[in-house]
Amino acid sequence: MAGGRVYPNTSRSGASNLSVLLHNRRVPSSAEPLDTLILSGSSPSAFLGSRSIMCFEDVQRAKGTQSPFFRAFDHGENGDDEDLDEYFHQPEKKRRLTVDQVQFLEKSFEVENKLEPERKIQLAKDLGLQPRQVAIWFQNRRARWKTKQLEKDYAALQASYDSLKAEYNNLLKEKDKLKAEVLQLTDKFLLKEKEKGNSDVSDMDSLSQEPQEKPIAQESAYEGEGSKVSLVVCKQEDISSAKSDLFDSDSPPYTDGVHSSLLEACDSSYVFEPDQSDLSQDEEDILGKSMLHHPCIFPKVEDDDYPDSPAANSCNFGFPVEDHAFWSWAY
DNA sequence: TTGTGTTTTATTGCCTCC
DNA sequence: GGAGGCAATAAAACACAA
Repeated sequence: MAGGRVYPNTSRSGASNLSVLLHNRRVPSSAEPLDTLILSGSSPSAFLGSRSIMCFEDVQRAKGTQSPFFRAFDHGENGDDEDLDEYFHQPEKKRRLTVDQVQFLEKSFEVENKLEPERKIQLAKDLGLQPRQVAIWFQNRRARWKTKQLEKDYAALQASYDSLKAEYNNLLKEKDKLKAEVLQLTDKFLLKEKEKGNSDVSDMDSLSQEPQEKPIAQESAYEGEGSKVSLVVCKQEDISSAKSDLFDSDSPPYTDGVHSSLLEACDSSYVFEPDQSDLSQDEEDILGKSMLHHPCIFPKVEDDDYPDSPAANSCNFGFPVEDHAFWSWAY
């Protein structure tokens, strides 16, 4: 026995044996309200109608008053004193509490799920149970409550997860939509550039010797089908002006929800978080570092000779770096 | 009636607190 | 070190389908 704890039920008193006896003498449960049972001082007739155990005093009183139950038991039904002895010497059995007792305990549990010694004694007295039984009931009840609580918490977490997942999926869809749109615009831009290039060939020949004006973009070349579009690197101030040109016009080109995201992304106070789930660990590392140093959504590229440097690629909205051509086009 | 799954009551061993 | 709480578990009681 752990900690030298004494378990009353393991060495029963005579009163407990009587309890067993009464429990085993089963009769249909009484439907009397619990208040009647308790307020009447746990009258013998009340608990005799149950499967519950009884206080020793109750039993004594019951015997003394020769209640119908004891009269039957002593002289009738099962016959003689041998039967009585048999009952007294039966091994301990579990007894279920009556509905009323359980209801009372439940109400008490609702008030306070912990049991102070005084309350335990009082409850035991009221219900005609042993204090330990009351303690055990509360212990088991707490365990059940905990299990239920865990189930509730789990359900809440599940719901929360489902909702987040749905939101995530929506964001993914929106991302794809935006990506497709960027690609479309890029194609448009490249076509335009190509047409422009063809018509300018003759002009270029004639002007080839003249110094060019400061280019909008250092490099903007279309190398034909299937080839990679070279990165267009813009200086930040150029892009900023492009932004204002593009979005500050009287009639904004994009007013729908999709493009408003772009507008939001252009707000310097808005830090766009790319979908890192699509990135490899290396990419994440690079991204993480660059985002740390360049929280701005635009790459702070000072050296145009290193377009593929982490800094140059850091703020690509999670899109391929080619997509930056869009900004050049927009400008 | 019986087999089986679930619920309830009770025990055990360990742990914490005073 | 004793009292009490908790987790794990046993076992009786109960519910219910076949």
